Amino acid sequence: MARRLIGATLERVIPRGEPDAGTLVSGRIVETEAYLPNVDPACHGYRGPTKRTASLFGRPGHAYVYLIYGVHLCFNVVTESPGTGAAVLVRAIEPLAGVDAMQRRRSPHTPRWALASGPGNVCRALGIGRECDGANLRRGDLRIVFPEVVPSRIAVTARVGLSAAARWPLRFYDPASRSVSRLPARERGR
DNA sequence: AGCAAGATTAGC
DNA sequence: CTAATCTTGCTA
Repeated sequence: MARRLIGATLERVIPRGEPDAGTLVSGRIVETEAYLPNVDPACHGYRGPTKRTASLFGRPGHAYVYLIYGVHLCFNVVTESPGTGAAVLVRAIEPLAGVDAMQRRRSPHTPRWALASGPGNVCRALGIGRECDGANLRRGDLRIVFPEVVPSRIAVTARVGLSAAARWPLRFYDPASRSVSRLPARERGR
């Protein structure tokens, strides 16, 4: 699933009451990480459900949004059947629609390609908040649309920032996209 | 009850 | 390199 999400579009229609209400903000997913069921010590579901991970153990195709480091939000797509607890983290998207609205949620000086580079930035740029936790991603304000054409090449590396299962090759990205976070210097700027 | 670490990021 | 500061799990 993490692999299949590369090239898909993540889109949100900003709801009433928020800045830029009614605006479509969207981007092409260029970086994901898989968190596996049952066997993955880095997965939030590894030690069973908690209050925070309720939606992770809910229905596949729904959102799991949580706060990390007490500061940033991370957006995930639940991948397994209810009660299992596994997901894909969306780490970066390349802005498509609503660039001005994204710009306003970041800073006016953030370069376009960097608006949603990094998992915390994805949530900030699209205005994804904790109220999105558990949202159905097939219908509603927040959606994922799969592409007709899949990317020709997808790079696979270890996941970012882990101590447990640190070397498992579960991070996927489009090496042609500048919006990927933490690209090795070797691959940057092509 | 107290504490350390964590799927991060912007700013010294 | 550090602060910011929420949630969880481990130790006492």
